[in-house]
Amino acid sequence: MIDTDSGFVTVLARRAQAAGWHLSQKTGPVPPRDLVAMKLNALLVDPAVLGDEAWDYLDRVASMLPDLGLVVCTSRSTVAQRVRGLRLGADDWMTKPCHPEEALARLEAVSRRRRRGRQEHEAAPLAAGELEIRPDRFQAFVGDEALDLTRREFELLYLLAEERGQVLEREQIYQRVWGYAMAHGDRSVDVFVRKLRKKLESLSPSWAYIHTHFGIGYRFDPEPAGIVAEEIHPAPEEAQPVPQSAAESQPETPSQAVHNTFTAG
Amino acid sequence: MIDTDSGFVTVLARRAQAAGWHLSQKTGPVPPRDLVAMKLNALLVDPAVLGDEAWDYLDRVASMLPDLGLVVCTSRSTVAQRVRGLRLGADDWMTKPCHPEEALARLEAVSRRRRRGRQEHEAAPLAAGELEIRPDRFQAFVGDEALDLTRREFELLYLLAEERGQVLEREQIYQRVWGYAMAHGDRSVDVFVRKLRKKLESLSPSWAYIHTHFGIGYRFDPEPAGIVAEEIHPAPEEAQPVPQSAAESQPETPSQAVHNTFTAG
DNA sequence: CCAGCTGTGAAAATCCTGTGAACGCAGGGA
DNA sequence: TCCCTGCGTTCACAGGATTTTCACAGCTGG
Repeated sequence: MIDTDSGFVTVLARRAQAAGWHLSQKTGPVPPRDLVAMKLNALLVDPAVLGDEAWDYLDRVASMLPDLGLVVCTSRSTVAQRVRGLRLGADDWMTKPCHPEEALARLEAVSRRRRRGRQEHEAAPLAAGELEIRPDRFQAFVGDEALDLTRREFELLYLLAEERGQVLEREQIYQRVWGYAMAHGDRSVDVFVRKLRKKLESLSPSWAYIHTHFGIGYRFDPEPAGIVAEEIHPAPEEAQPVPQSAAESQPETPSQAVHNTFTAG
Repeated sequence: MIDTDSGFVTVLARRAQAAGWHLSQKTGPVPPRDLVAMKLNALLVDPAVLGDEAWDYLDRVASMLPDLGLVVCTSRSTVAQRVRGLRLGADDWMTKPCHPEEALARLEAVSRRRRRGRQEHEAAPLAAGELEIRPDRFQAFVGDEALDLTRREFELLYLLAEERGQVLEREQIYQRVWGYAMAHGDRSVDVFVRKLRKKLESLSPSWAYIHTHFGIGYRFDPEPAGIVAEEIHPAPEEAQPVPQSAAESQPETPSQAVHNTFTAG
């Protein structure tokens, strides 16, 4: 909540606490970057506090945190202002004085909507190739061995697996896993895909799971990798002093060739 | 929209149409079952129309269609009523008289959220001739073989196919695919059309898809190519060591002749 | 027959992804 | 409190893939 109207703030805070909410009060604009870290459900803001940059601020918040419930609360406003705010990305616009109970109800409605698209499906284990993805453990298994995924890794894998067969754009992936808009030039998705591939490969080397779509993003689709990793004649110039065990070798298989399977099978 | 206030309804309908919305007007409660079939983005309802069962109706609609944006619009209401409605599942609550522009903005805000969690754009596959264009894969297929399009190629093809039958000017095409104005003398569109034609030809040789309109631009319209590819004397300099089976001939048909079909004046 | 357009092939420029490593931060333990 | 470890983020680089640009040849329309 970003507001300086102490009366309103106090009353609302009391009610919110009574309702079991966690409410954080600010008296000035909070950088969107910090809002991300706060993992809010909704934000109530009085643009009067923001000064000249109110519109700009609303715009930035709405575009950086598309999943945040954004409610504006002004003392007075014109239709044009309200329309502009709502078009900009605000989810609701209230006019003071407003009953705190209604404010809470509107905040609730706004966050409810936010949540709706998401939940419902959690807890559904997914099977893909040799892989079993279990949301109840935040882990993926091959047989009974865990991939030892971190939280982000798991969430990325789960998202991709949920949309199996579909090509997901980086922005979309980032938005849905990280929860806020991807900054231009961010490579996090790529890095995590690499980590996933590495772990997948170590436990399920004969399958290709994550496919790159150049200029777009990634697609999850388990495919027996034998097709590509077939017997290519060993590169002659490569001296291989220690022919390692069959299980761990294939140093010549160009990993790129495996990954860049653009042709959706 | 469920309302009987003809003035409000009329004005709103006009504005909605101007904004390109599809608006359906009802004057009485519509069974939630039917609402499902209508595949609405949002529902605007005046509980006065619903009579005694207003609350019950709102409750049923909200619980049966969790993804529907539900906006209530009353002539007068108490805080308690608004709170109750919002808690019940309504996404917004407006009070008449309200500016139609604001009503639209609120409806828009409500549906916007709904859409966020799901696919940003409609993943409607297009079919054209032997071709199937699938936005979910950013790819086009003939049978089960992919054309192996790059992103730009795909977007160009998709745009043309969306506007099937229409002649699109180069500037227009560039603007919509590249996202910014075309520099004078830029030939990118031509080059990409060539790439598309080449890939289309390789997988679907007996169809002509993209037609040139001299001095204007291009038109997408799948046509069996036999019409134009009539018996032109085989190019003499082309040695044809293996005269292929009768079924598959027309190998030397100058592709250019096929493309420049100025059918539309 | 001319001026202007379009098709073509290839070179040049740009962009994208895989990859390894460094950096910063937070939590746990000593 | 300080150090260690695990994790997520950022960086720079290399190798490719893709896009843009060019020059030229073949059409088009008047």
